[in-house]
Formats: sequence, C-alpha cells, structure tokens
Amino acid sequence: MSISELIAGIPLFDGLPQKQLDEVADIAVDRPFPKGQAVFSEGEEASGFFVVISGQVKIFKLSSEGKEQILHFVSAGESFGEVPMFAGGRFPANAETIQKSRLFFFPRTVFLRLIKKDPSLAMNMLADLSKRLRRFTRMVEELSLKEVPSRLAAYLLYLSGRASGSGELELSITKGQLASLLGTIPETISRILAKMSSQDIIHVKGRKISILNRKKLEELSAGEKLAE
Amino acid sequence: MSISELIAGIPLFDGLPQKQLDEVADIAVDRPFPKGQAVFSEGEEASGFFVVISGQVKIFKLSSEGKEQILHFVSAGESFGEVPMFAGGRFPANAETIQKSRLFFFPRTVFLRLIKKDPSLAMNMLADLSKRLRRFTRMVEELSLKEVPSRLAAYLLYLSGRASGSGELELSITKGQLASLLGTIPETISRILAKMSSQDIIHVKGRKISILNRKKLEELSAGEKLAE
DNA sequence: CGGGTACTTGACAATGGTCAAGTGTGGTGG
DNA sequence: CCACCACACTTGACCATTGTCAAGTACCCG
Repeated sequence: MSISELIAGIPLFDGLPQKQLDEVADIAVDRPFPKGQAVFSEGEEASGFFVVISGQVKIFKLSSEGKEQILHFVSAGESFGEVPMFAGGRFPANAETIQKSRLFFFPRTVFLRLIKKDPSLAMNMLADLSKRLRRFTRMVEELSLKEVPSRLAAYLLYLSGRASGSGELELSITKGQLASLLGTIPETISRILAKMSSQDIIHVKGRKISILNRKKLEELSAGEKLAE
Repeated sequence: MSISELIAGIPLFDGLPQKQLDEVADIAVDRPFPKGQAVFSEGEEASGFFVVISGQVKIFKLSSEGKEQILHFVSAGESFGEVPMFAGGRFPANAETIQKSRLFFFPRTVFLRLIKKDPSLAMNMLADLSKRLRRFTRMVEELSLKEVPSRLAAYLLYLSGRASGSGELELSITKGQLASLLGTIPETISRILAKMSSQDIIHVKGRKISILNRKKLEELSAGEKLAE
C-alpha cells in the first residue's frame, strides 16, 4: 500500500481534497518501531507529531516513584503528540509502543504551514482535539468521583459496546495495563474481577470476559456499590 | 467600552486583523449573569460558546451523589464551552457563575463560518484547546499519582508564581471550592493546611496564605510525604 | 445583633495501596 | 517434546490515606 493511500485512510485527513492529501503524504516520515520502545518522553522538545499506521502505542505519565498512569492507547488511524505543535514547547507525557508498530511522523514546521493554508485541515484537527478534551473530561470525572468498581464496570461496558456480538469480549491489553488506565494497580483489578465473577455479573477466563448481567454492570458504572 | 474594544482584548482573538475583529463583534451576544447562576448544564444541547468579560465562572462535573469536581475556573478574557462546537453535540460539563459576571455568547453556526474562512482564527483556537489539553493532562496525573498534600503544595506554588511579590498570596475562592478543584473535600484541606502551618511551612490567616518555606513546599509537590 | 455559611476538629470507617507468597502459562532452548 | 524461566496474575494480611458523620467555632452580611 502506498503512502498516499495510507494517508487517505487516516480520519484526521478525512475529507481533504486529493491535492492536500498529496502534500501531506509528501512530508510524512515512515518509521517502524519494535515492541516496547519509547517514541518520546515527557519534557522532550517536540519537533512534530505521529500517526499510528499499525500496532499500538500507550501514552502515559510517571510519578516520581515510577508508578504510571496511562492516559490512553493509540491504535491504527489515530494520532498523538499534536499538543506541543500548537501549545508550543515540549511533550506533556510519554509515548511507548506496546506492539511492533509502524508510525508516520509529521515534522512540525512543515505541517503548520499546511494547516495555515487549509481551513478544512484545521477544522479536522479542531474536531480531533475537542474529542480528546471530552475524553479527558470524562477521565477526570471518573478518577475523582467514582470508585474503582464503577470505573471498571464503565470500561467493560465501553469495550462491549464496540465489540462484536453479545457480551463476549477480549482484552487487548494486560490486566496490569488495564489497572494503570483506570488509575489503580493490578491487585485491585484482580480482586474486583473476582468479586464480580462470584456474583455472576461477569465470567472471566484469562483475557476473555463475558458479561452475564449487563444491567448490574450499568448500575455499578452509575455509582452503585459492589456488594461483598 | 465598546463591544469591539472588548473583543480586541480577548486572547482568543489576539492578532486578528481589524476586519475579522469587527465580524466577531457583530455576532457577539452580550449577556449579564448574577452570582451563582447556571450558564449551562452537562448534556444540554450546545448552541454556542462563551467568553468571560468580567466576573468568574466555574466548570465542573457532578457525581451521582451530588459531589462536584471542579475542572477549572474561567476568568476575564478566557472562553469556555467550545468543545461541542467542534466535537458536536452536547456540553460535557456544567458551568455556573461564582460572581456577578458579564459574558459574551457566540452562536455556533455563525462562528463556525468565521473559522472556516480564517485560518488565523482557527490557529488561535487550536493553540487554546492544546493548552487546555495540557492542563487536563497534568490534572489527571495529579489526581491519580499524587496525594492531597502534594496537590495542595503544587497549587500553592502555582498561585505564588503568578502572584505579586514574595510568598504572600490570597485565595480568590473559598476553601471548599479549592477542595473540589483538588479532587477532595474541605475537611481534608483544613487538616493539611493546619499540619503545614504547625510545621512552619506556611502561615494561614483566613484566605491569606504566606509561604514560609518554599523549598519544603516544592519537595511536597514532588511527592515527598508530609510528616505528622 | 442574629443567622447563615464557611471553616475546624475529632472519632470512626472504608477504600484501596503495599508487601509477600504463591499459582498459572506461554515461549524458548536444550 | 519437555523442562524451565519469566512474567502475568491471584490471594491474603496489613495499614495509610482519606472520606463520612457529628459537633462546635468563627466570620461576614444584613
């Protein structure tokens, strides 16, 4: 598949005229990454941003003691690292591949020129950043207003929403990473999954989870307490 | 002061040519609000966004039990409610004045037209949204990786940074609101301030706080524990 | 001066993190 | 093909942090 075709398939560039797409394709730098490699680190000078063509990248913050809070996972078609392009300066978080990945890198200055010329590209980026702000809004809400069982329930419902079929879903990440995404630790996830299992709300088999009682999950996600 | 002059003083519109400024001024709706009035609520259909001309607005989320997490305070010159303009749909949080305020309202469709025509306005909005994303990133980090004394220390340092003179600062909000901004409750704030006082790190007199030991505060903000 | 709100303080409970000691399980090399 | 190792995961005991509830004090505004 040519670079041009790949670019055309990226939501961020959706709806752009062919001429613009070609210009974008011209400045893309194709970069392969092995699994588990840092793409950039917090505080590093930002010279551009990335789009995931294949694979998966995690964006995270580290505490002084090394505990990590995952902000989100970036999958094929999604971009990351644009914030410093507009806000200026440095990356506000760390990025690391969790699978063998292929990324396109877009140098800052060249890309800025494109945006300044093309309002529709700017509109796409505005929509993208706005959606991300909304996700963060929800994330802050969940971290501060909900306890872990609620967050986990919400996440399972979210996964099942975009999964195939009924209540069968498979985690694409380890439970440790799930814990970090929900702002907690693997032990807590283990305990809560065990509790949910024993109450026949879900059934867990390795990384496969089936939802047995969706209504109960929804109640939990809305703030109801998980019984002992 | 004319609407035009007020518009010209808003950072979001900084650097726009006079012609654009006039167009923006033409669509602004001048709206006064008394103290403590809702501007919009979460989930409401968004028909535009707001800029604070004077006064102060709090943006917050509510849990199912009514506990509130303040996302930020918006002061003169700053805007809020733009997310649904680009992401579509509804407001992701609540907005309420905490002082008698004067707001300008910009209807969505008209403003979108302006942006689509003018890349420099789009660039300003991109910079604005990016800065906000960065603040949220830090907020998520603090909520999940730091304990309350660290968050409070960081906030005091942040205030003293933008305050006049040395270590003298005055809270512009109640301690209850401060608690909600830091993702906790007034009692906890009380206790930690008392502890910091007794260790001569700060001195508290009503809403006036003096920093006596900045180094210690910086250590706390970096994750060090507050002694008993 | 009164009344409401903000704030403080104490006793208590619980959520969830830490530490430690396991139990799988998948992948690699012998 | 199997043994072994590393790593993910589980489970238990413990405890720190922080939220809840209750009561009382200070303070501002009319």
